[in-house]
Amino acid sequence: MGLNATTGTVLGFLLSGPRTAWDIDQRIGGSVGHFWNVTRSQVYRELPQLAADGLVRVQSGGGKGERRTYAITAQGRMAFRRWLAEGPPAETRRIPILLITFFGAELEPGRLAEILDRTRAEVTAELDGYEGLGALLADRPFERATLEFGIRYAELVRDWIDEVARPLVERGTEN
Amino acid sequence: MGLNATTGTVLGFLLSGPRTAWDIDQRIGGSVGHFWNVTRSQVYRELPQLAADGLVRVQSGGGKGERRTYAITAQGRMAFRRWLAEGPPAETRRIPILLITFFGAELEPGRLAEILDRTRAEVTAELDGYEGLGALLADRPFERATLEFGIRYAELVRDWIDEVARPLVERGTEN
DNA sequence: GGCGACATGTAATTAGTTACATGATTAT
DNA sequence: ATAATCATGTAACTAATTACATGTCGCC
Repeated sequence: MGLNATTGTVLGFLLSGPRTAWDIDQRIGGSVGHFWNVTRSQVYRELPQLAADGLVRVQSGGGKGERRTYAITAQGRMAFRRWLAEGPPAETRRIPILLITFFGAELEPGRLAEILDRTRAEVTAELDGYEGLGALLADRPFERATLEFGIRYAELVRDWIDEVARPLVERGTEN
Repeated sequence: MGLNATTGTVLGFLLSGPRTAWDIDQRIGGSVGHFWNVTRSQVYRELPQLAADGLVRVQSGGGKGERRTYAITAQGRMAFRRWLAEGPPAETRRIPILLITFFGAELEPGRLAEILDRTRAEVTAELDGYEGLGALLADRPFERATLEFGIRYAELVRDWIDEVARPLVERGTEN
């Protein structure tokens, strides 16, 4: 009955009080979602499953088509802690821009330049989004630490594009 | 008939000549595998599918339980280029150590320290593995660029642990 | 001629995504 | 009251992982 990371995350968002699937999804999107992708469907689907396993219980709204609020159970709390203490699962990396770059020689330089520029724009937008967020997390040091990682990562991508990838393609584009 | 990134990658490794599934898997493991996780099973499974679609053909070993060599077709080459030019798919990030850190307040500090130290060890080992690899890729600038990213990323994780995450937990462990 | 490592392939299972079908609420 | 938005939930599908069943080859 070991949890996986996605299930563990959902459970973790019930620690601070009963919530609906929608609410959990929103909160994930604004926080861990930046580094642990979870879809809305997963949240909606895991919750009844967790209920069946007794880790969560429906606090209100059992009826058909009705808004359901879930609360974590004592057993759920234990399962969460057990999962967390296990340590991180093996990381599976999937960084699309590197895949494209890897095959860069097969692509017209102009197109690769466009793709890199687009990624750069996305990543600087992400950086802007993080702006000022650190202050809000002053009293949540662990969450703040993950934000710090996010900032450093976005900067890494930006700088790698500027210093490594883009210069590689400069020759062929000279626009 | 659009390819996905995993299929595109498999096809990309046939550009340089006919290969077996095993061979493709090995090559992926030593290169793009560092930033685009692909399992052996996927490679074995995609290949017959690609053959059915005419993007690849069995060059030798059609028989049951026999070693099959695949070659890319002209159509396959086109499909690959089309896929590559599309640009990167949406990125889905999954960084386990951040998930654990995010919930760090729920974990005994000593345990979190262990987990961070372990991750640090993994990432420095990764860094060691990259050592000297750059020289081998002198004539493959695009692959070299992805290696450079890998190095910077590993350094980022190491430094983030040293400068941000570990200090956060220092108080509680003082071992 | 048997043991271990290397290699091959498929099947079963689990996880994740996309598409769909409604419901409730709020502003006009 | 009605359109627009927000919210809910499920179903169908696709992708990815894990487990299994064999096979081949080199060597001792």
